[in-house]
Amino acid sequence: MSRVLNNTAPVKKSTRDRITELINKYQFQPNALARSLFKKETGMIGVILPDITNPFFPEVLSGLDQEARNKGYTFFLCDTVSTNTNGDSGEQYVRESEYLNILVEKQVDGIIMLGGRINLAKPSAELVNEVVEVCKRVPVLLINGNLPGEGMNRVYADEKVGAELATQHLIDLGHRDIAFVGGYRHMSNTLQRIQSFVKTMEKNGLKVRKEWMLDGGFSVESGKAFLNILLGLPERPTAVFCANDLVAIGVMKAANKAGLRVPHDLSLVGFDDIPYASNSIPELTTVSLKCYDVGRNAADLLHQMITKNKVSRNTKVRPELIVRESTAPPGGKGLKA
Amino acid sequence: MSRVLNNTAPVKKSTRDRITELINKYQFQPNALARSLFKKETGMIGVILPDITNPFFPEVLSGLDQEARNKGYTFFLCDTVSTNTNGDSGEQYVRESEYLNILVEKQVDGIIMLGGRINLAKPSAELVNEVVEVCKRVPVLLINGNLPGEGMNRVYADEKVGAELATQHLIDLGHRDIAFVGGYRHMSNTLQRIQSFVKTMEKNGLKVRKEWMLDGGFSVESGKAFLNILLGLPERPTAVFCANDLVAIGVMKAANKAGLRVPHDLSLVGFDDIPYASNSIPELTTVSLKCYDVGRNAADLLHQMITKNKVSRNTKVRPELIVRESTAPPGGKGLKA
DNA sequence: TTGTAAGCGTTATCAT
DNA sequence: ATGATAACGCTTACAA
Repeated sequence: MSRVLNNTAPVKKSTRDRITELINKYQFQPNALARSLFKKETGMIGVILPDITNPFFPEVLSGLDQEARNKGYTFFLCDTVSTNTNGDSGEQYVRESEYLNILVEKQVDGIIMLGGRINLAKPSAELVNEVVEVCKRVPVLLINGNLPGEGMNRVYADEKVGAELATQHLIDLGHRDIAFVGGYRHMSNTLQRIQSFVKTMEKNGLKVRKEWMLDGGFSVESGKAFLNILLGLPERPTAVFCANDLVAIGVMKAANKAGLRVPHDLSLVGFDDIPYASNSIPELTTVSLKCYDVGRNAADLLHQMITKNKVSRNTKVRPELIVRESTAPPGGKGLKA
Repeated sequence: MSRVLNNTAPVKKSTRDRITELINKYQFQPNALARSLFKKETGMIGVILPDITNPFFPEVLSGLDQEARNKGYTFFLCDTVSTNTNGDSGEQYVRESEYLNILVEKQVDGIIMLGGRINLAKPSAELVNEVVEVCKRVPVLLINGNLPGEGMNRVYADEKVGAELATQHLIDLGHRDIAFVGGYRHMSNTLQRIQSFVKTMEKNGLKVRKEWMLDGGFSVESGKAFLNILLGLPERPTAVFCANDLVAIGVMKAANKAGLRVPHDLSLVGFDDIPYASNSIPELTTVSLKCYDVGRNAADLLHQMITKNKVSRNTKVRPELIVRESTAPPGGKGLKA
């Protein structure tokens, strides 16, 4: 019967018909567990991510799914937080560890990791080692992150280019007093954005001011807080580069509340290009990390890793500046007192 | 060895130690496939939904996950569109069918469906029957939807109460000229909202105008289009009740572009209370469908269905009006010409 | 062309 | 307390 279902051997037409009839009669459905047990392949991929509620992730999931679906893969969604706690309780990492285990026990064909420990500037040896061990058993792909030790397969957006694009855009508009707010200094992606921001400023002969460099969150709420801090300063920027779009929204809301108009009084650029960015009023100028493309690439590469078992080069995707309505030349009263 | 791993029988301490040592030495990890094959339970739940990119769904997923995680379940994410096509190609339903099959083959312990066919006002017999068949093999739970034939287990937000809350809020504010825009007339949730809207209007002695009842989309883009249609009418409403938050955002953007101020010139209420709603400027008054609660309830109920195999009553959760900044008494120039 | 049996990695049962 | 074995449902190899 296996033979007629899978066309794996020649069968006489008469028996084939007899079998198919029985299949229909009993509504037979094969047991994928048993098949996988024998075949040692499950068609399942595990995706470990920090928070499905953050609109960034559904976007890359969508790309992943789009590309992997027709290759016959199904996804385990492994959300490591889901309780809407922001901040950095180590709890997130133990969840990652749990899921790592569960996924290999479930014999997934591959694992994709986003966020969490792979964005840490200095992950503990244990955190790293755990992943290294898993890598020996099943293909692991890191999206927009990395782990020390080189061996990792990854697909990522070029943070530095992205931050440069954003910064240069502001400078080209005529801004000289630019703040950078958001993110966490203990995370590598934030660090890269900051470094690239600083470098671009200096390349243009501009000074970065320490008091205008604020970190401590990726959320709307933190964005509000950042702007309020800025407002309390004796000297204020005319533009703000936000570590991500959520923070930019927060800044925009706080600015609005303070009677400032964007972009007339204050220019804003975000990062990520989540759907929010084009839905806000005014629409947010931002850097697209091409999440969807990243997702598709990741699915493709992981598939290669699974089938060909070879480490075809890491993929880097180039971000793109999306100019919308939140940036303009300085000229309003700005944030100046 | 199974015995020491699962504490399923008494073992002498000496041998237990010997075994544990070997386990560590060889980094042994049990094969969940084999276990599931024997035990006839996989700890896997399939979630079929239309589009993970729609912020509504991550919210309920989050609730699901939160509740089901500690019960040991893992989720298959089955996105039936993921190509950002809106509109109603039947393709979505064939994807649902595919996933339904895949999930039973993979021997999931339960299936949760959201959106898609279970929101159809008149689903085809085939669409219905397919689900009925699956129900015979594995517990199926419908979230915010239904299928004709009564037997279905479901958890849902009370659409009618929600729409009544929104409508009455507008009326209490003093609005008499209220439009309803968004959704699809061929979908049952839209129909319920419309019916409840009409009923509430009539209960208050208000007339609903046919030209102010616009449907044909749940997206931001469609929201813009709806407002533009309204603007072209000889007589215009002072308030708009939108079928969901995305549409409300679209209306808000189009209003803004047309020089109208919300809520001064036009009051707006949304539906769903997705994160967008509290991030827009002005923040959106809306009806919270309590997605997160719905998700948690669903996980709980499904777990009962799986273990106790009993059909504990369907759960209905009561929506809540969230008054924010997009509604005010009529008084500006309104949409009046 | 088709029937039979071994094996995939577990767990439960039955002896020892 | 532990070792051996059947069974879960499938696929493949080998015989017939």
